[in-house]
Amino acid sequence: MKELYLQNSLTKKKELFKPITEGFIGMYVCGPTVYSDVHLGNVRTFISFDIMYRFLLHLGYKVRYVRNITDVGHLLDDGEDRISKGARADKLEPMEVVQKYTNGFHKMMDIFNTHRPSIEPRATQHILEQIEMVQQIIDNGYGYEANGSVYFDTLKFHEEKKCYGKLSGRVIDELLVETRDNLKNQSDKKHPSDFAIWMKAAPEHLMKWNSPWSVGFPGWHLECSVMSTKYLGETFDIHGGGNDLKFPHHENEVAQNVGACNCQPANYWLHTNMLLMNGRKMSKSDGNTITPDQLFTGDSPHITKAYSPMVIKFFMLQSHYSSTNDLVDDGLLAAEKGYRRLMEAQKTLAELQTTGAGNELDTDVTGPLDKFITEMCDDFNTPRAIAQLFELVTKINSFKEGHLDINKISVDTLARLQKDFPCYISKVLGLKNEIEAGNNGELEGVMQLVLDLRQDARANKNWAISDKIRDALAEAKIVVKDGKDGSSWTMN
RNA sequence: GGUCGCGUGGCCGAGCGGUUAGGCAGAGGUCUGCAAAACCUCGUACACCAGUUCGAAUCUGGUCGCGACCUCCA
Repeated sequence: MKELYLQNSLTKKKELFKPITEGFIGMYVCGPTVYSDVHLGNVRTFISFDIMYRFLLHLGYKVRYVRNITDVGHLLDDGEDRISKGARADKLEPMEVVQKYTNGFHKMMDIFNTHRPSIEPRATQHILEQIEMVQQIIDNGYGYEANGSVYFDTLKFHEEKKCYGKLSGRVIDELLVETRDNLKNQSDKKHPSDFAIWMKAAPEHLMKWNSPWSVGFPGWHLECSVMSTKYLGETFDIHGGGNDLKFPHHENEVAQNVGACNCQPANYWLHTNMLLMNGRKMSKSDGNTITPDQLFTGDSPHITKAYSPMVIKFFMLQSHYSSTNDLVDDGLLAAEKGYRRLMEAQKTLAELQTTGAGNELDTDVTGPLDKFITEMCDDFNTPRAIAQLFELVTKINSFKEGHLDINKISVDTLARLQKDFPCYISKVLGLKNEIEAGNNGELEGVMQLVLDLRQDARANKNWAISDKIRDALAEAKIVVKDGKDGSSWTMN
C-alpha cells in the first residue's frame, strides 16, 4: 500500500501513517450539533473529511467512519442547551428539532455529494454508556461530585498524567489564571479549568435522565469519548474535527479517555481550518455570512451570481484543508470556469482512441496520474492533486486537436487514463458532472436536428442563418462550438 | 491580555533552503467564414527591515498588518 503522510495535531509533525490493524482504519469525526440549519463552515469541514474517507477507501483500506450527531448537552453561553433553545424557537419537541435539522444536514451533505459515515451515533442514544464512563472516571479518581453534578479534576489529572494541554498547547497554570473571573458563578468546581461530565438539570430543563448523581444530562465533551470508544475501541487511528474544537472539546476528550481507560483515544488528530468570507471569519452577528442556499440561488450581497454545489466544492478543494479558505466572488467565478474545463475534458477523453503505434508520450500521461496519488498521500494535498489533473486536461485537449499525436501513447496507457482520470474526479474528489446532468435524450435528438440544419446553412455559406441559429441557442443558454469534425454544444 | 497561525504576481491558491505549482483574469499567436472553444508563448510574485547561508518566498530576530483559539462554534 502507498505510504501516506498525515499532519498530526497531537505531535505537530507530519508523520507516516501506520494503522493499528493492517488494512483497517477507524476514523472518528465530530459531527454537527443539530439545533439550526447547517453552516457553510460545517460543509467545508465535512467535505474535507469526506475526501479523506474517499481517498483511504481508494488506497484499499477498509474504513469505519464514525461521525456523531450532537443532540444534547451542548450549551450556550447562558447555560441553555442548544437543542432546547431550538425547540423553544421552533415550538417543537427537542427530538423534533433534532430530527428536523438532522434531515436538513443529511440533505445538504447529499447535495455536496459526500458519503454517509459508516456509523452516525447520537448522544442521547448513549446515555447509559456515558453514565458508565463518568463512573469509571470517578473510580479512577479524576472525577468528583458536587451538588449533583460531576466534574473532571483537571489539576489532579495533570499532576498524575502530565498530559492536560498537550493537544491544544495549553499550559494548565495559565488556564487556572485566565478563567479565574469565571469562577464566581461556578463555585462547585475545584479549579476553573475543571469541566462538567455530568450536569444536574434544573426543574424546567427539557432533556434529562436518571443517574447515580442526579436527574441531569451528560457534558458535551463526554459524548465523543463514549461513542468513539464504543464503536472504534479505546484507541483508534484517526480523530478529526474543526480546529476550533481543539480546545476545550478535544483536549477534554483526551483527558476523559485517558482518565477512564488510561490510553490515548486516537493516534492521529487531524484538524481542518476555518472558512472565511472576504478575509474574515463567517459570523452571523456582523452580517459576514452566507448560507448554502444563498450560494445556490445567488441571493446575497456578497456574490454576483448563483453557484452550483459542485463549483463550491471544487473551489474549496483548491485550498488545503489545514489552511483557511477565503470565500470571495472572484474566486468562485474562477473555480466555476476551471471546474467546467475539467468536466469538458472528461467528456473529450471518453471519445479518444489510439492505434497504439508508439509509446513515446506514455510518461506524459502516466506521470501526472501517478503524481495525483503521490500528492494525495502527502496529507491529502487536494490543490496539488488538482494541478496534476489540469496537466492532463491540456494533454487530453491536445490529443483531440491533433497537436499531440494520440497514436504515440499505447493502448494500455489510454485505457488507464480513461479509467483513472474520471475515477479521481468522481470517486476520489467526489465531483459530479453537473453539466451532463442537465442533458436528456429528447433534447439530444432536437439538438442533433438543429445542428444538422445549421451545418447545411454553413455548407452553403449562408452565414446569416447559421449565426441566427447560434445566437438564438445562446439566448437559451446553449453554447455551440464549431470544431474540425462538426459542431458540438453544451448547456451553460 | 495570553497561546498559536498567517501575510505569495490583478484575484483565488500551492510550495516551506537551489528545480514550471495550478486555476481564473490579461497580452500575443495558431486554428476558424466570424465567434466560441482548444492549443502554444508571455508576466518573473513572495508585507517590511536586519541576519544566517555559496544560495531564502522557504531558516533566525525585529517591525507592521491580519486571523483563530482562550467563552458556544466545523
